[in-house]
Amino acid sequence: MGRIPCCEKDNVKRGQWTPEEDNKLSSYIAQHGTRNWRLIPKNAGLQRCGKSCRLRWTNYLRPDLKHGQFSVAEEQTIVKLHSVVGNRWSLIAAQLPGRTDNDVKNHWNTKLKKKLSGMGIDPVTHKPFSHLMAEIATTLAPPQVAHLAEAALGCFKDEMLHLLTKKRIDFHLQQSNAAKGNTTVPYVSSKENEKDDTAEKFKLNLSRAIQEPDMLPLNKQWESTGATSGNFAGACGVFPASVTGFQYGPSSFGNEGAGSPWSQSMCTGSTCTAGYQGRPREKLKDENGEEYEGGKAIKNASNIFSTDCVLWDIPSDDLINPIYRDAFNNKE
DNA sequence: AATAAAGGCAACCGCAGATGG
DNA sequence: GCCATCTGCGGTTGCCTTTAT
Repeated sequence: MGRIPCCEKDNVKRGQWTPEEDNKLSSYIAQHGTRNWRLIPKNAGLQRCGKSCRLRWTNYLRPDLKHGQFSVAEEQTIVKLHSVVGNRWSLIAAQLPGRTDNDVKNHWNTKLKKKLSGMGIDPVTHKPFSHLMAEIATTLAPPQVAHLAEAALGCFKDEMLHLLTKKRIDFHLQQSNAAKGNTTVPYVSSKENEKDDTAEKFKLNLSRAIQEPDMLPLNKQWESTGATSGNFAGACGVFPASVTGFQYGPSSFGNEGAGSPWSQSMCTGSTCTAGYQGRPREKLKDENGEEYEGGKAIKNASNIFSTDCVLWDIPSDDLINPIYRDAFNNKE
């Protein structure tokens, strides 16, 4: 005995909406509003489920929606808010006028997550991978560390394998070129060298993070480490040394040019996304050991701001929703 | 030019909270 | 308080487009 379906599944059309259907729905809603979604398709002459109509309206037809590319400022806002509230897409979207939760979610899953991974930052915790490695190393007995570190770095590990495999192929090609007497033109481009350099740095930091658990002090605000070996992102030159406290500054978000850490070259989609999709609403713990629940459990927005394991560099004036603003201002 | 792989996005699914009788 | 229904949300899927080989 489940609950009754929201509509007769046999009689409803599914899949892509046609312009004609869009017109019907838009003009009906313009006249009658959006009360009672179940009745809307029937009254509007649509063979659609009410839920489908609601989705179409909220995610596509609403006149106040923006349809273009996300701006750098919007991306920054998404990343910052995600570091605070996690996958609460509706909360994040509420801070971005004209954007829907679906927009934000899709943009995060297809672009931002990869960009962060490419910068050496875990998109779930928003911490540098090396920092996570150090945390793991301090809390576990040595035999466990390697395995858990591997698991924690699932995305990045795959990328490293990719890079290292490519390096090996490049090496063979270079050797074969050399054997043919072609010694003047290096096979590997400067960008490839950059990648290989990155791979080496990551390898070094990975092993150091495991071997030297106190490399990064815990319970301390992240610092921009510049070229400090402990921070992979810093080692890649992502974060400006002048920045006080770890943050996603314009320098890391605004430059999409050649060699930018934002280029998709750093992380392939399948390897990056698999580990994070379908994340259950598990019990999680913050850095103080306080238990909280992932997913929808947080109902009071102010609670979201009560943990120290998040980034606090969001200017409160940037927050459109007064709930956020108040929570932010009362955080002390 | 053809094909495969990856990316991007719209839409669907199912769960949970809100609401009203 | 209970139940039925509506609504909102986050996760997932599937299809179309773009890019790489």
